[in-house]
Amino acid sequence: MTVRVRFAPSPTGIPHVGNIRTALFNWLFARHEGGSFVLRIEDTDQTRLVPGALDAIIDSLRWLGLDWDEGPEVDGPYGPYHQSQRLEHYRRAAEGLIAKDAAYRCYCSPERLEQVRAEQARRKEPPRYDRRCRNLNEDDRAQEEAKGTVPVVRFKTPLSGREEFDDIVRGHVVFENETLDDFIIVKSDGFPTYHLANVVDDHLMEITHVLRAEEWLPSTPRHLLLYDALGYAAPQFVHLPMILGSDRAKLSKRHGAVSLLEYRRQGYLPEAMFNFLGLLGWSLDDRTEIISREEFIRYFSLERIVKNPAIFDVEKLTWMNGVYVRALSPERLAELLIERLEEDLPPDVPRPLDRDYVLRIVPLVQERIKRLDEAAVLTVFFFVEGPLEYPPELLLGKRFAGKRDEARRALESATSRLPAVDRWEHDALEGALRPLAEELGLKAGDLFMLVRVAVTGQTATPPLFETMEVLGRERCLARLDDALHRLT
RNA sequence: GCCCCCAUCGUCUAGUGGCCUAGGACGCCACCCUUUCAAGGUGGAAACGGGGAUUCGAUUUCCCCUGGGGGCACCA
Repeated sequence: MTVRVRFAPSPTGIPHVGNIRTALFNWLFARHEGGSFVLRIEDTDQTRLVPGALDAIIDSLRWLGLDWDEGPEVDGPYGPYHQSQRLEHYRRAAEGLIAKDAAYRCYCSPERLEQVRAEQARRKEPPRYDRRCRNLNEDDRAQEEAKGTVPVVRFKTPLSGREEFDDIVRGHVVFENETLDDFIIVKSDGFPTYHLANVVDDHLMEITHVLRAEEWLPSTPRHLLLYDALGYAAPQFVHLPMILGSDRAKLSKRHGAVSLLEYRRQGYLPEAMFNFLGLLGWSLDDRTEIISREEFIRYFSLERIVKNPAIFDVEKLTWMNGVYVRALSPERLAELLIERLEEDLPPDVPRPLDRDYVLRIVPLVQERIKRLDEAAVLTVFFFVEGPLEYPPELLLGKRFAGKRDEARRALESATSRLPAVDRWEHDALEGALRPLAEELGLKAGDLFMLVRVAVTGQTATPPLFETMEVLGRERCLARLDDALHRLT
C-alpha cells in the first residue's frame, strides 16, 4: 500500500510555524516513502473564513518548497480538494448514519445548549450535551419540524465501551465512550463539522496516515466511532507534539511573530526555516544540526518523532539562518540583498541597485548578517551620496572624548596623506594609515576608528580598508573633509 | 470539574538497564585571533521533577505524586 498523507488547513487565518511544521512532517513522510502529499482545504466554517488566508497557506508551503501532489491548483483523482465543494459526500454520509440510527436530528437551540452548559459548570460537571433529542419520537420530531426549527445532526455515541488505538508516536491510547457526548456532525447551515468531513474525506481520498498536531488527540475517539459507523477502515494516527510559545502555551497571535510569512519578511531563508522546523520534534542523531532537504527526505522516519512539545526558539533559528547565509554563493546573496535593500534603503538612494556594486559589498557583509533585514543598517553608507548623518561626538568616541584638537589633528594628517595613495586599494590604504598612526603616537585602532566614523558614519562596519576601497577615493576624501569640518 | 498527552541543561535534543563522572547544538561566560563589528578557535557554567517498586545495577521498566500542555463549540 502506498502512503498517502494530507495537510488539511482551514483558511481561517495565516498559518503559523506549528501548522507548517505539521505540513513539513507530512511532506517529508510522503517524500521519504515515495507516497503522495495531498493538500486539502477545510473550509466548512463559512463564518470564519478569512480573506487571503488561502493565499497565505499556499504561499507558505511554496516558500518552503513543500509541493503537493494533489490539491488546489493541482488536479488529482480524488478531488475536489476544497471541502466546500464536497458537501454532497458529507450529506450522503450523514443521511446514511441517520438511516442506520447511528445519528439523529437535534432541535435544541444554541440558547438551550448554553444554558445546559452553564448549569453543568455550576455543578462542576463536564460540559456535555444532555442528549435530550436522542430519543425523540415521530411526533416530537414532526412538531419541531412544523415549528420550522432547523436541526443539526448529532452522532449517537455509544453509552458504554471504549475506543482504543495505537498511535505511532503515542503508543496505545484508550478513551471511555462514557466520557464522550453526542457531538454534532452536521451544522444547521447544512455544512459538516470537522469531525465528519475529515473522516469522510480521509476515507474517500484513501489517506493512509493522519499526521496532525496533538491537540487532535482527544477527538480521535470520535473519529474512530465515525469510521466504524460508516464502515470505513481507520488510517494510522500520528499525533505530533505541539509547538509552544516561549510561555509554554499554544501558539497564537499573542506570541508576536508566529506566522511563517512574518519570518520570511524578517529575512530568514526558506532553507534555514526548513532545517529548523524539521528539527522541532524530530532528530537524526545526537549531533547533526545542519541537514539538507535531500538528507531530510532520505532519513526522515516516524519512529524518531519525539513525544514532548517543543518551544520555538528564535535565537537558534537566527543562528541557523546565519549558517545558511554564509553558505550562500556571492551571486545568490547579491540577488537576495538587492531585492531586500531596494526595499529597506532610504528613499533617496536611486534604484535599481547596481548588481556589480552590490557584488563587491557582499564579501564584506556575508559573515556579518544573520538575517537579510540586517543588511540595510550595515551598508547604508555604501549607497548614500551626500554627506553622512551622524553626531560629531561619534568621531571622538571614547579615545578622543574631550580631546577634540587631538582628533582633528589626527584626522587632518590622515586626510592629507590619503590623496597621495596612488592605488585606492585596501592594502595600499592600510600601508598609508598604519605607519601614520605610529608617527602620530596613536594606537592604530584609534586612528582607524576615527577614519571609520568619518567615512561610514558608524562605529561598527566591515573592515575599514576594504570598505574604503569599495567606497572609492572620491567619496572617502569628501567624507573625510566633511568630518574635519565637524571638528572645527 | 472531567478526559487525554507529556516530563533529560534556560531552549532544541541524544540516550532505549551497566558504554553516563549523561553527549551534541543554540544561548550565556572567559580566553585566543583582531582596526570596529562579525565570523572562527579553545575552555567553562548549566539537566535526568519527587517518592516508591522491579533489578546485582536504573535517566532508561512499572506505580503514585507533582508539574506542564492539550481537549471538553452549530471552530478547525
